Amino acid sequence: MKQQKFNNKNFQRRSVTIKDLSAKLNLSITTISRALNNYPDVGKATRKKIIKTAKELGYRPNRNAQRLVTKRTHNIAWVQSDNDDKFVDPHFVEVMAGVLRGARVGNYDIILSSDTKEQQVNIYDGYVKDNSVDGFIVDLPQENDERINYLLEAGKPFIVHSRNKQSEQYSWVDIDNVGNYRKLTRLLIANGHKKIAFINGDNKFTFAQARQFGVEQALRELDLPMTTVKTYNATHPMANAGFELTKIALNEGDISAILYSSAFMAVEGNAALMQRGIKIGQDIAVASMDDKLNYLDLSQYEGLITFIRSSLRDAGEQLVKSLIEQCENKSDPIQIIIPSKIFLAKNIDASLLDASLLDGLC
Amino acid sequence: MKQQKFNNKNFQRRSVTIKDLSAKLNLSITTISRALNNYPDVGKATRKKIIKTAKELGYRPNRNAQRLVTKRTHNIAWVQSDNDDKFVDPHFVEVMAGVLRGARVGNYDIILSSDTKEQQVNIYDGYVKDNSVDGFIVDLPQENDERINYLLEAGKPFIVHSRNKQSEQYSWVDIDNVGNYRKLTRLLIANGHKKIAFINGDNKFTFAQARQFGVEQALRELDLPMTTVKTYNATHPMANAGFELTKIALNEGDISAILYSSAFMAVEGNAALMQRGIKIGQDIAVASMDDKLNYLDLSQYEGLITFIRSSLRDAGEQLVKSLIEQCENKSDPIQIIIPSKIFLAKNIDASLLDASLLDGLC
DNA sequence: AAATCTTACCAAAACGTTTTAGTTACCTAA
DNA sequence: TTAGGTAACTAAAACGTTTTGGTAAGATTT
Repeated sequence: MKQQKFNNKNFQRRSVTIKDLSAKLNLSITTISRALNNYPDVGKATRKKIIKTAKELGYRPNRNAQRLVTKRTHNIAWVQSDNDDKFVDPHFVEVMAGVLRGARVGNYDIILSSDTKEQQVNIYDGYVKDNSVDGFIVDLPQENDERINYLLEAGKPFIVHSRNKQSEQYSWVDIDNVGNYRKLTRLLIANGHKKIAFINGDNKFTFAQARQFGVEQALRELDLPMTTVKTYNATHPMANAGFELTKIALNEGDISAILYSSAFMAVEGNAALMQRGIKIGQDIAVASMDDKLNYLDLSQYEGLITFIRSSLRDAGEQLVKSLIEQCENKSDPIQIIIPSKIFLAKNIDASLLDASLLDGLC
Repeated sequence: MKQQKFNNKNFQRRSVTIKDLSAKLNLSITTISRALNNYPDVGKATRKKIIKTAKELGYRPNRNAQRLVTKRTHNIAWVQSDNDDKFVDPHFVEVMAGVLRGARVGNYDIILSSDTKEQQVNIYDGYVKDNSVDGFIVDLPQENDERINYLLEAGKPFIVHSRNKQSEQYSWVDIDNVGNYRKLTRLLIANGHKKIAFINGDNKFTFAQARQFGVEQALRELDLPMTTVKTYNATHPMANAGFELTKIALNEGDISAILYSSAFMAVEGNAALMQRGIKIGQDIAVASMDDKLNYLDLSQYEGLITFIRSSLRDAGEQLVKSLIEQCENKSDPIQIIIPSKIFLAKNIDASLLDASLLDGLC
């Protein structure tokens, strides 16, 4: 064999192929392939020898050749919206961290891309038609979500983080938004609050709708008027929504408690409260859902805000795991609720707490 | 043509192939391919007809077949560390947003994955050997970075966000860390500060080393003792480093200014300052580099902290653009400095400011 | 001894493209 | 009229796998 001389700049080393192995071992390509893919019709010693030299030569099957013939890519697409700032939402990164871990474990790759307003479904359609991926992860669904509609119609495996009304038709991983906000509402009411502001997310997203529903359910159960809780929805391009909406809420009524939809909004809201000299845990009760997020320092709110937490990383990991399961075994839709845990604010008098409310739900 | 009935669950629609076009148009596969790839030896009318029916049938060339024969994947890999919390660093997401936009424009896909401590280079080697990608993006290099060493050795195109001592050998996109921290240091000193604390990042990363060097360079230029600035390095597993290091700095000396390495650390540090009743812009001067980051609300520091900002999204976009250029044209290494802009704190007396310092650098 | 089974291997087709090396028909120049 | 050129097309090979449908030889059963 002739030694080849490379100048570092432009050389591309030719990969070792199955033919190289075949030549070196004097075995057919078939046998090599079947040995490496654990077929039973390969002699024990032969298989051993093949695996050994494959490792020695650094053989890695060409994924594109494999994909071409097997029609399986071991790729999962995640298309993220580039329209607004959803993308740089720290919740997204937490989920993504879980997704990548799940993908590594399951030996899949994640193809991450961003869309534009003009071409959303086009990107999905492209991936389907050009055989780039086996399945999709869809985040932050809306009611009548065109991505979901497309994927159902196309018959491609996909899984949704969160869910909408069509949820029985597809796989999803979600939290119990309804239950958690029902619970937080009942908790605040059990503590004697009669006027509550609910600073919610953008109502176009189903998670915000579900939370709203949970709040209303609590009121219905307690036979309280819907006006007990007034909801303020962030509309998406609104920066610093927690701050702005808290200001509005404070102007509009004599509330004694605020329910937030995220820790970020709660922290932003605190700035509005401080401007009025209102102190959380002293002058007002605050509750929210949110995972513990890196780089959002909540130490100063420790024990002052009631939180229901749920691991976004776990959600991410479950998303891929279930999607892979679905891709490989063509299983029925898999639907998972990630458990949540409540962390009570210490400033809430325990005697006011209806403990029975806390059972079974979180 | 027979209508096919699908039950929504398990069907996978067969993709339209070039053969289908060939059959429908009574033209050879070759002609179809050459028409769609803009070869000149196709009749004008023929090409038009081909493009039309390709669109009608929704034909998308099978990427895996293309990749197999062309040996080009149009894929770029970004391997992110899953060891610590680098991953959920909001700076990362900003860069990623830019990367995805650049990839979309350049018609490339980003394969995002995470590694473990045990297998770093293995993942890169895998992608190289199994023909998954055309090139790599490497983030947060260290001195003598094994990923960089591997990729140089393997002769695969890659680009580094930030750079190390081998920087003339490869492509990178970076900011002028040395210049910016030299400038901030001179600015503080021009304002009469004689004892400065520098709360820097983890010194294993070259960006932190460069910033340290910039600070020292300023001191050398001004013939000041190195002890004028005392540096405190975050070591990575240290949570809330800005807070902890600020506390230590305050204990150790009578500083009148603090230089931070990120806005996050500055915000964390403010908690330590507040505990002592020290007010930024009144009792102490504070300066830092950082992009404006979503979900980090700096409104309360408006005008109180001097910032040098540089767009991380632009950096991300440049990373892919340059990498694609390199992949497609086998060009020499491309090296780009993203410009920075200074935002002076108003509490710094303009008369103390040596304006000549600001020229040319930012 | 013949028939059957089992073990260990393999040739060739297939996946869907791109690319090489043509061919054919028509046009132009001498 | 013929040689050369050009425009428009194409057959076949190649990329590197997996999979189908074998075969040959030895072991086992009848």
